[in-house]
Amino acid sequence: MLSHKRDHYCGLLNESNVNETVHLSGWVQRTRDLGGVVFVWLRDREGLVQLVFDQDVCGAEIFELGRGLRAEYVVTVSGIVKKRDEGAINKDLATGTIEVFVKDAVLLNKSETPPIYIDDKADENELVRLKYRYLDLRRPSMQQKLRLRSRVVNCIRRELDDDGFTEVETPILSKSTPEGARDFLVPSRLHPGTFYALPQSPQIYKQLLMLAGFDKYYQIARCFRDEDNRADRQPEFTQCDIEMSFIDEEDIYAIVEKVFARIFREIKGIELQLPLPRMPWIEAMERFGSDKPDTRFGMELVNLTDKLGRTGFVVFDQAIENGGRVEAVNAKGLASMTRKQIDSLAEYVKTYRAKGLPYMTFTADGNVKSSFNKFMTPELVETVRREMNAEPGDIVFFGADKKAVVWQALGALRCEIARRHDMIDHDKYNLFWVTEFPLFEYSEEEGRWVAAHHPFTSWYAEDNIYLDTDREKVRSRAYDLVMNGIELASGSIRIHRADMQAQMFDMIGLSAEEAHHRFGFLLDAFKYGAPPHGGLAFGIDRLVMLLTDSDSLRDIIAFPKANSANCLMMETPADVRPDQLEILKIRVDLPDDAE
RNA sequence: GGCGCGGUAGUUCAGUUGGUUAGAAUGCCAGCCUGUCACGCUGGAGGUCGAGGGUUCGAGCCCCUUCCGCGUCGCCA
Repeated sequence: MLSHKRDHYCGLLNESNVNETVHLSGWVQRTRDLGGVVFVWLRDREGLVQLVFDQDVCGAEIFELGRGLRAEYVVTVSGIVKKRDEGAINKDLATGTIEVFVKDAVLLNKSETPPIYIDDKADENELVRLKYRYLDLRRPSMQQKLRLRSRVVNCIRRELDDDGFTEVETPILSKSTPEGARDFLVPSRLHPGTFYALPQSPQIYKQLLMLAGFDKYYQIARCFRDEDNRADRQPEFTQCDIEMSFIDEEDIYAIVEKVFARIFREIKGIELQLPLPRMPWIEAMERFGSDKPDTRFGMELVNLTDKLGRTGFVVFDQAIENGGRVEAVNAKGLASMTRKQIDSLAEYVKTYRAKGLPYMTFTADGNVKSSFNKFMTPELVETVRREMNAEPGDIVFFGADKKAVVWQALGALRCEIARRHDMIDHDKYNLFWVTEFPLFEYSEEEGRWVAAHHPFTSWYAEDNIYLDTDREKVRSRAYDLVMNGIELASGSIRIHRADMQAQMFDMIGLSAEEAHHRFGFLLDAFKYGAPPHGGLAFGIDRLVMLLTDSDSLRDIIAFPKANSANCLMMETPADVRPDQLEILKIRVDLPDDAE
């Protein structure tokens, strides 16, 4: 009987195989039974090829087998490759100029009628796709995405290996850290009442590896964060984690740029222009209202606070009185926007805490209208026209509020307008560094300064003068790599001296006792000759998402979680047996309305 | 935790003002068919309208509660 071991892939057969006897194995994609002849598309990881079951060629028994084939049956066949007649060529099929006349076949396995059709054109609800993920993954697009992902990781490893890096694995069972995201906890059996935490990143381990003298470290590291998800956020994700000693920012930029250049060259055939551009954080915020600006289109923010002064328009005046500002973006050529479209944008910015969306329209016939006509003096119109470079056909949108709200709302608005009006060049890859992030952020809810990046981040010595007086101005030695409006990588030069680290903990209100409890080992380690060091981590999931033009991380992770961090296929998380909890000395105490 | 969209046949969806037995396409099953390629033709099966409660003579449709999916704000050092 025919073995299931094939000698060719279906999708790779071509005219050079004509008249060869080939042995194929795969899944039935579709059958067309014409009575006297049966055509079957056979699929494997490389694609489809048409099989022909002809009684004169294969005999009655195999012909009956062919007639009985259904979608997703697993078969192995041997047969002769034949060139198709001119009129029988299928231009839509990569193997469409040939077909395989089956001589022998074995049905290896049947399949129930699948709940989803294995085809890129199908658009099932994601609920069904995720429940039957193993079927969803059979789709050509999913196969291609996961294979591209594998090639990206391979690229990273080769580049870093070439540059003398050592890959070191760090623990998954780790320790809970203050600041930052919520931890996933793992109860300890041997030490009841205590917990491991899954790492949010290998941050501390890699710093200790620098202390240990490993010099150039990397790891393809799984990281965990117990926060709410998004299309581009999963509870577990993969980072390429990098750390180096006796270096400064320039060395980090250089190695990361080499890695990215290699990825773009090998995966996309694109030569990146190196070195990559850089933009200080404050410039990114002032021009684009975002620390990860999408620079594939313009519509930059313009600060009109001083230019406008008092207008009598209470929305503007009040913002300025409260220490805020008035800024605007010019949506070029979109003056013909309907009232409904404008209202929809106003709704959109409200989600970013903007209270409204004043606008001024410069109509094609030279008139000027606005949502605050009453206060529109000729001087005001002229100021806006000049500062915004407004021409007939443009519409200018305003934001008036505290700085942070204006930046966030208008920053999001310009992206949303660009999306809705198709202003984005999807062939562009705008990769650049954002540098000099603020070291601190004031947390309103906690009523204290917190580390904007993480509390191991170093800062520029010349900003020491602001530490006590004007903390917002202290620039950290942190940097992000940004592409097309998405943060791809994030890193910093670290603190490597125990006294500076203690000062940092003190400044963010972490008591000496608490710091010692949480990070005593790190402070101790710093006493034994920590080298100057720094590094960065970049999200492999997001990078692959961009490289494959996917809308969601779920498309480039084999077995992703749904929005509520659950797996629809395995139905995780799940309850456990009472005796498992007993061993851990854990009692579950759900509120009454649960269960 | 908030907001928005969605849940009707295996799948993708329609379902009018609350009114007869809930439809279409595709898929599935059976039959016919020797050049199809989304084959075609004929026939057939297939429904907890997400779940629970309420209003009503009558609910897929209205009201309340709840579950699930997607997006998003908060959150994510």
